Amino acid sequence: MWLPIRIDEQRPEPLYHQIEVQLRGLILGGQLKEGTLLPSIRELAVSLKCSAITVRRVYQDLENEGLIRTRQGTGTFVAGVEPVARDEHRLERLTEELGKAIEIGFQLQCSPEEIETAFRQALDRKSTERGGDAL
Amino acid sequence: MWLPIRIDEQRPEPLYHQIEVQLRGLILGGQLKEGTLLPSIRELAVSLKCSAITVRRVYQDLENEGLIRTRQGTGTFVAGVEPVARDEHRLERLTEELGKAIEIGFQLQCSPEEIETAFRQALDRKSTERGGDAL
Amino acid sequence: MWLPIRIDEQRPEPLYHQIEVQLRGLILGGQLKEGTLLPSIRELAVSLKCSAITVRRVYQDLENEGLIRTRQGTGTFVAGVEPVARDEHRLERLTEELGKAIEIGFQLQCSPEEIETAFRQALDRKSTERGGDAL
Amino acid sequence: MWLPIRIDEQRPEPLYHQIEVQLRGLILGGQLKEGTLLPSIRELAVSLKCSAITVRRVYQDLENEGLIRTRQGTGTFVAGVEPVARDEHRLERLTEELGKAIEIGFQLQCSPEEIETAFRQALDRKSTERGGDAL
DNA sequence: GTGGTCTAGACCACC
DNA sequence: GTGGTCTAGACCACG
Repeated sequence: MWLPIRIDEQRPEPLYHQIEVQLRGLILGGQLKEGTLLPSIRELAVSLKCSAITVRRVYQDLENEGLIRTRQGTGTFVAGVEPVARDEHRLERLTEELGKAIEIGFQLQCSPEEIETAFRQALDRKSTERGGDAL
Repeated sequence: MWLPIRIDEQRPEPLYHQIEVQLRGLILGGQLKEGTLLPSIRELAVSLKCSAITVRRVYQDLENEGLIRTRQGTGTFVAGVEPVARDEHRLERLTEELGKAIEIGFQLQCSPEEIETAFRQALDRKSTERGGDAL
Repeated sequence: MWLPIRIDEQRPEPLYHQIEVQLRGLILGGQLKEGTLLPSIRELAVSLKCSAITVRRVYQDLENEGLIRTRQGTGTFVAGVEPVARDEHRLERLTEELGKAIEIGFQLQCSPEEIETAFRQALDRKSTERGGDAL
Repeated sequence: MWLPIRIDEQRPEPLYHQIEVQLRGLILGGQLKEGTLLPSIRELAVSLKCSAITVRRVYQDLENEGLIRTRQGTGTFVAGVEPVARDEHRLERLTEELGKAIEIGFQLQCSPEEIETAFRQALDRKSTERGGDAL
């Protein structure tokens, strides 16, 4: 079992957070279907070259969110996600993040037009970056 | 001397960071002109109900960025910001923040169209919120 | 982990500055190679007999300069310094310091010849002092 | 009575220190002869656009050094300086400053040759700068 | 264990 | 009055 998760040491972001975001994306995005057996904590820790305690935290957080389930002695599985709940979760989260960025723009005295221009620029840039990724 | 800065205890974000963002916004946004005498460290600390050391850190960070200048025994002043540099700085910063939000969207498997929809929603919401602010 | 840093209580110079200068010297001088794990804040504070906050400030300043990198929960590491940048930095810094001293000389109405004589004297003195150091 | 003293607001150096260095230079350099009446504290404060308390400190420090003398109700005068003491003072001070700079060079792992090169460069640069000054 | 933030209060240097 | 440094100790987040 292997997961397409990458850690970027350069970012100031905590390790556990980077992993959570990516694993959550894989589940909410549908790449990992309900019932899929995830790698063990130790396994994933080794493959990500990080501490087991960090992976443990990731699994625990996602279990609290109801995205995965742990069964004693068996392993950790992807839980079922209702498609509707999935879409809600995604859009809510996204709108929240965009809202933060927009607020910063307003604080810098940007007009809504400037913000929209910047948005188009950022979206284009990220789209091409993403297109170039090896998936 | 009084500054329109508000602290939100609820946010997990560090105190000093909240203050920095807002004060930086006031300077880069042009509300505080070059040469303006800022409130003393102790004064601002009292009005924000936080420690003088926290305010000191804010002033020091902004001085390192070249936005303000301090002289012992005299006080802290707004440094000159070249209008061009200001505009560059603003758009650069804004695009960066929007980029972060967009990246999170992609990680959640959102399509560019969904992201754009969310952006319009967030922009509308923040615009009306802002319209209601007392300026 | 131990660092050859000494604090001179007598000097009017701030503690944090003395430590910064010496640690910066160790990194730019090449004694501390890229990736080296520095002593923890608390550890260094004990060994220098100063407050942890003072050491923290040193580490933070050097991180702002890009000389070291810190990760929460992990520790503080020496960042990569490009050899060319290092040499440039060194000579630039040195010339700057010598310039300050020379300017003081001129203000005291010393002739260039007198300054040169004083320089030879100072260089000889420091060279022999240095030769006597335990390295 | 007017003195060729300039204050540079940009420098982090304390005001009183900038003034002291320049006034001391004028006396030790012989531009101000023994017995010369200096401007009053208030006069000098106005012409330098600084606080009278700052000028007071300058006069007091220089009086402690024996370079000037104050006579109640009469004013402040330049004291006599023995030519030998003058030369000693100057060279001692200069050698000390150069020593500091050299020490920094050694800490950066510069060889004596590199230090000498940097010295020549700095001396040339400062000499030409000085040549261009309006005196 | 590590670093990151924050406090309250001291003492100093400067104007 | 101002800013600048330093301490001792608390609490949190991370690995």
